[in-house]
Amino acid sequence: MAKPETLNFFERVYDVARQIPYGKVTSYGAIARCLGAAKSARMVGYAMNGASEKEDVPAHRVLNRNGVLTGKHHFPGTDLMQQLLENEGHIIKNDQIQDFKKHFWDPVVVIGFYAQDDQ
DNA sequence: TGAGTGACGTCCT
DNA sequence: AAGGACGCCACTC
Repeated sequence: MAKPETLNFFERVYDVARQIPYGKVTSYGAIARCLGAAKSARMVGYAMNGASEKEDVPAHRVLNRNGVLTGKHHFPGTDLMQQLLENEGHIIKNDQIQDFKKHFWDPVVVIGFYAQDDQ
């Protein structure tokens, strides 16, 4: 096991994403930081790439720090991601969530104080 | 084998 | 404050 944590990283990302409550959204960085890899936010997005196939993982509830639907292009159709979010009661304008911070869901709520800085 | 890319974010200038 | 550079690391060419 050269890098067991790396493998868990994807698993954790999926696990956290699954726990995102209905009508809530979070950011890649929040998840990454929650896992103790604040600088690996990119990997979270990459993990989501494969998660989009998993219905158990609502990747559409994961947005970037600005609350913009950065990965909407990766969803089938054209505005599926936006449609899904709107279906959950979100308001999207110009590919950006309105009141993002208001509907923001912090994964730490479920993980707890497990969050730790990279060191 | 090496270089490039990417659903991001933080740090430095 | 604003913009540029770097880091992360799996995957593709």
